[in-house]
Amino acid sequence: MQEKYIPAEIERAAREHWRATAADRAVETGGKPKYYCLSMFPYPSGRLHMGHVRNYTIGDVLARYHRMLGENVLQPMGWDAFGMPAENAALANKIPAARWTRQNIDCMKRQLQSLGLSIDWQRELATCAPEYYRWEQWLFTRLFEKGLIYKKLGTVNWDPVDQTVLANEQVIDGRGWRSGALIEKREIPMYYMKITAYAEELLAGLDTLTGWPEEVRLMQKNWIGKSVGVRLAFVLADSKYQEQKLWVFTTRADTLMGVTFVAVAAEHPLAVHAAKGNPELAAFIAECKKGGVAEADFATMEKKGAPTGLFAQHPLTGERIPVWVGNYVLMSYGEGAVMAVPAHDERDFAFAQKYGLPIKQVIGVAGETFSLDGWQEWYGDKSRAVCVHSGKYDGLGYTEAVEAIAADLAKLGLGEKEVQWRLRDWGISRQRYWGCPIPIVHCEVCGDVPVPDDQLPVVLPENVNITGAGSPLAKMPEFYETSCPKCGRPARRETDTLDTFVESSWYFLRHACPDNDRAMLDERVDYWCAGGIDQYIGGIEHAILHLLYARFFTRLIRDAGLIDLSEPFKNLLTQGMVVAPTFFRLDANGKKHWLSPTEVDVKTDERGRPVGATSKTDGQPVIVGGIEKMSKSKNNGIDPQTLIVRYGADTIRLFMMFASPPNQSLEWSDAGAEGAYRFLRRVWKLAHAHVGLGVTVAASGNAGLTEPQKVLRKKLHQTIGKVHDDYGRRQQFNTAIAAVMELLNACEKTDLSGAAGHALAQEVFEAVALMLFPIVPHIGQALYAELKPGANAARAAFPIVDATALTQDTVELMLQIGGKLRGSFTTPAAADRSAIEAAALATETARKFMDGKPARKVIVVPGRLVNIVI
RNA sequence: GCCGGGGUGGCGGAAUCGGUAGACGCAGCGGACUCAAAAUCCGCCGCCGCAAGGCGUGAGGGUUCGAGUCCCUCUCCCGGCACCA
Repeated sequence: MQEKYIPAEIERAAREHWRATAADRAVETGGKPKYYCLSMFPYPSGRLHMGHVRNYTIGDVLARYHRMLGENVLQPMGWDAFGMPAENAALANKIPAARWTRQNIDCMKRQLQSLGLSIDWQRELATCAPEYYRWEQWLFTRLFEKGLIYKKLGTVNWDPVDQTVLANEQVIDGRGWRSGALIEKREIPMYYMKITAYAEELLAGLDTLTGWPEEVRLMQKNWIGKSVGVRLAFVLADSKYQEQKLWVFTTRADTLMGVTFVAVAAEHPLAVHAAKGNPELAAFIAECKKGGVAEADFATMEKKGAPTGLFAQHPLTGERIPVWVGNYVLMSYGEGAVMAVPAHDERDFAFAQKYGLPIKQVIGVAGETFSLDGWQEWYGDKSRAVCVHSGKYDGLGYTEAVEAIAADLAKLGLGEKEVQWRLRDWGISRQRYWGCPIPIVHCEVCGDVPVPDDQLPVVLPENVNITGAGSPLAKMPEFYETSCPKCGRPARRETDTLDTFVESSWYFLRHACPDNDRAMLDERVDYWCAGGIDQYIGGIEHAILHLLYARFFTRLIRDAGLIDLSEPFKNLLTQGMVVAPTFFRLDANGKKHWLSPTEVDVKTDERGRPVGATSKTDGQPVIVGGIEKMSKSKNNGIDPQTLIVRYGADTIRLFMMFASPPNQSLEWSDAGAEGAYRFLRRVWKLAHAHVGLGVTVAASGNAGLTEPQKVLRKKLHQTIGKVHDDYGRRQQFNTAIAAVMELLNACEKTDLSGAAGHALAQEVFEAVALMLFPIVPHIGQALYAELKPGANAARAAFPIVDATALTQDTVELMLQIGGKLRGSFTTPAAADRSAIEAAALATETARKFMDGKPARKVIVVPGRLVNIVI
């Protein structure tokens, strides 16, 4: 055995061994339970970043651990290859999006392979390949024919200078990122997927996802947002609109008697109509069109409104109620109109005070007095409220009032109870080039005609001219000029592409059969995806959109008859971000210039506290910024490749798994990586010393061991149990590593001379190599082969706990007096409560602190502590 | 603004079911080895205090024999908000 740990050599050898033995190939074989372990596939943005390394290492640890449990593991990898950055790169560097993407894939694939991930590369897929997206187009045409995809107007960000649609990300402070022009809203026809048809099922399904983090289920539940309320109508009073009804939805029908105005969205037909011949209103509506479509901006902007000059009748009292346009009313939620009850809704309260609209109290809480001086929490509290100033409804609580008012509205034909969803249908059209073409042909006679199967795929041309203004496909007659599949007349091909979320909504199924050119999915999907993907791993930022769309698509594909599965992901692990400190300098204009953490020396005081930083280049001070997500813009990314070259893949994998649990954010630290490297060198050194004495057969019991050796063997089997639990149930790897470190510390302090001791050392080292193998597979492979010549860690079983090693004669209990820790004492492990209590009272510590006073109460927690209350 | 999560030594974190706060590691300090350095090894290391002891898990309050953990109020930070992926 080499004395020195040389990662470059052992990593190359280990990977060559795995390649030669096809260790990572997944085959559909019976007899073993299957384990499909999937990490969210990357967007090929250029090079691997630390977030990728973390994600794929977590996945690999789980995949390798489950293989050691005897499961049939599939771990595939693919590329989420359509998206905006390729278009931006094409524009900036004059390189075709396709070529840029493929180069990035080649580079990142090599980097992934250098990490030693046990991926079955034969199942690789890229979403930009026609072999992949043809099946997406095929499914699109089925869904279109079923009516699950339909066309309607949608609102987008419009850049009036570049004459193009912008993504929310491309709108910065209300302006286009390239042109700097003020962005406005524009309505264009788009295709939508009817996700709302599955709202009830997507909500109910969350209850079955017991392998998901509770917060993700809760976020999805709130996103879907089921609310039961009342849909009701205000009849327009104006003669021009005679008998026309203005519908609203409310969850607070109990406050209906307090309505003092109704507000509609700027895009509401009534607002648009009323603006004709009303220049002030038209100007206000035009103002509402300014700015982008992002919901966060919408929710934080100043609430403004304008009267339409129209009035409507209160459905129960017949009172004249003014109709306003409000910039805070969403056209896409509910009816695009809301009833306003200023006394009992905080937003309406502020709005009414701003515009001098009446405020009418209709619910009250015992002991509280209503005043117009300012909003109070209880005004909107439906749990304690009863109706007041509400005529026949006075005295009713929330539920009774809603029931009574809904019943009265129903009698008048002016309302009914209704379920409302926050979830909206999914707009999937994008006016972009680098995406999956929408397989529709527009015929003047036949309308929107789906492309027939035998004409699929509609291939995306790769030789295009990207200008940044408008969609390139719409300028390519050779792409859009076609004939109608139905009638044969000249027709125009759809030039929009699909939202890239569509590709990522079903790739996990296709990994089971990426090579099938005759069908979207086949029986291999039934095998690998039975009961769902066993483990899915990815960033918490995908908690809602990607995971909800994937759940939706799985049901669409199920209902198309292709699979028998509703929930795609049985277990979900959401990983935190990788963060690093930031450093910058201000130039004369106050602009920040970011320095990479690698270009900076951090100065500390004599106790190691950071006190400042200087540049390595010029020695001058730099400003220390916050700790933020690694990004290009803050120049605080650390390139994993440099570290792999310096320390080897195992060190990076170990550091990433050790620095924090998977679901928390992880701060990069050079010193931490150095520490991980030191640990691996130490493991190697200790194993080398043991092998130097000659390998033997590992101990299998306590026979012949000294007392300290028995203690070590107990520690070994406790550690095996702990590591099992951490890899399996807890999925928390930092504590598993810490446990192995503790074991090695104990091992070094124990005298292992003698034949029995040497056999125990053999048992410890074999177990350590296997326990670490999922995290640091290269060194694990090498060590195990040295310890057990001819053995292969990649095919080995995970160590099992020997219960006989765990028995103990005595236990140490903590002694508390009045809840404060005062000492400890030892009792036989078999002692009962009264014996423990007596032993506790007999201790010197107890006598000293009780000072002759009697014990009022003694609390005994066996195995833990005794608390004497005086 | 709305939804979700988080705050523990100088730092990353541990404490899994309400029961020893700070495991494990990093940084730092002291020592051994060395001509010297690196590497390695040994020891110390929450704060205040000579000590006894006291204090201590973002802030304030509560429940409990006992709270980092449960409840209430507040605060700061992070993720998402439907066209970034």
